[in-house]
Amino acid sequence: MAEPQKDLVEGSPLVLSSREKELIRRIGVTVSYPKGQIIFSAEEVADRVYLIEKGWIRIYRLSSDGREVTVGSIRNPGEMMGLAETLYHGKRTCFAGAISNVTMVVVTKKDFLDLLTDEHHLALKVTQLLAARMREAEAMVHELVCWQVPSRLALLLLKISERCGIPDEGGMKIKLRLTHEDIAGMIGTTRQTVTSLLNTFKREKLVECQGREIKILDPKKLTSWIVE
Amino acid sequence: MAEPQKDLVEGSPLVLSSREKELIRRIGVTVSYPKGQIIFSAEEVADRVYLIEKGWIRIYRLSSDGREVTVGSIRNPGEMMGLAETLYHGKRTCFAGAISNVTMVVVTKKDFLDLLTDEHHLALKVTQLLAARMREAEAMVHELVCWQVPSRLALLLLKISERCGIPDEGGMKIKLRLTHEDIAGMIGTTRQTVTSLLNTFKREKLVECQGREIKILDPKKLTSWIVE
DNA sequence: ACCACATTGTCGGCTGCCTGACAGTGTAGT
DNA sequence: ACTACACTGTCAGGCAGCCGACAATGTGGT
Repeated sequence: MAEPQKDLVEGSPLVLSSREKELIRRIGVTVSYPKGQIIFSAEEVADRVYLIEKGWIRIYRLSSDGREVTVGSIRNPGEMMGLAETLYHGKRTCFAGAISNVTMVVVTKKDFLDLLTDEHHLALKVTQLLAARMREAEAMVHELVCWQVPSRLALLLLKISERCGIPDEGGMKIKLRLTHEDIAGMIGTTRQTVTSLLNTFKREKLVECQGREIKILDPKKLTSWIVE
Repeated sequence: MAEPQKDLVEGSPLVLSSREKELIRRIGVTVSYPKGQIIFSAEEVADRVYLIEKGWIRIYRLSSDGREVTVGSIRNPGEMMGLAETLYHGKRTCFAGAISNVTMVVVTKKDFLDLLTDEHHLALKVTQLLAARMREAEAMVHELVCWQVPSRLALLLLKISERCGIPDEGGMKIKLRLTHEDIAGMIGTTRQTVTSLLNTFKREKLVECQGREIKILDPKKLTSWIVE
């Protein structure tokens, strides 16, 4: 906690180079979906991968009582999605839903595998990408096991602001328009707990909410809420 | 629950072919470690990957209060280990400790990357391997969020018996000699809870313990303890 | 065979967070 | 502009599982 927060957000970006993206665009088809659209569902055959050009997508599972649990993170523009399921088992285990309007390149499994065979460099990059996500998933497991809810919420806010926040007077603005229920599903808690905790953060002037947009005012103090 | 338990244990095997293992042996060095040995530690430079020939290894993180949290699973003979950290960031985030005496092939990062470049097939296999583990990690997150402790323990026992149990009169014997504390660290609970829950399972004749070995007597009934 | 230490068994008290419930407020659609 | 519905705010009650403590038992090392 005292030491620099270097590894606070583990395994973050690792983006594709523009050349790599171009390779994918060349063999794929560009499509657009409106906000709210479900891109793929659990149990479907995983026969394609996606490169997100614009917008954000949430990867989640459905629990038996209908709760949506965000097991991966939110996928940002420039990231790929649907990799693990397509490369490994062939069937989706997650849902992917568009948080905003999105534009993405769709590539069939076959074409993608062919591309990987031709372009070693890209293949290595994809492997690294999975490795980065692997670390992130392991960190998530650790946090769920060892941390209390307030710490997990604080870290989530910091992560999101780092990855998709835009600077705004006095802080970083998060324009994803997530509901408290969405947030609860990302950190393994309930809607009510998120509501009251966010209000605590507001009272302490760590964050500010207007409508469904959250602005991080004091990331440093927010970090101090992270206790193991 | 009613449907066949096909996907109960997600993302499991996916082993290397003997030809693939041979490729790795050819560029690596075979070494042995005694039970209890730490193979690598967090913060170390991740400049090598391992192929386990014999024995079991546990991948875990250390929480600030000293608890060991098993974030990956246990790595079995035939599996590779240290991949994600070596391929991605370059620094270990986990510890790897030998649960039993182990024999493994050690390969330097450079040699391994060269091999991947020469052997496309192996590169793809490694990618698939990471993809499989990715799924497993996501399943773990889901379980931690949605399931109670008894369900998580039941699933763990089933998983372990499936992966490293050996058939024995009346059930599958697990020879890993895990302590209740070890088990607690794998499912995110405390030692005491594991103790009392295991005793409940014993009383119901689902499992049997002799010394530190656990025998799964009734996997079917154990499955029925898994409730969402 | 012995001893020191690690592991298991058990229990009572405590608490963080979930559950359910309901009122107030925002927001999208017609 | 109005309506229906989705989201936020708040609170009381309950409980799963954590924490600490201690005794009993097992186990590895010499």
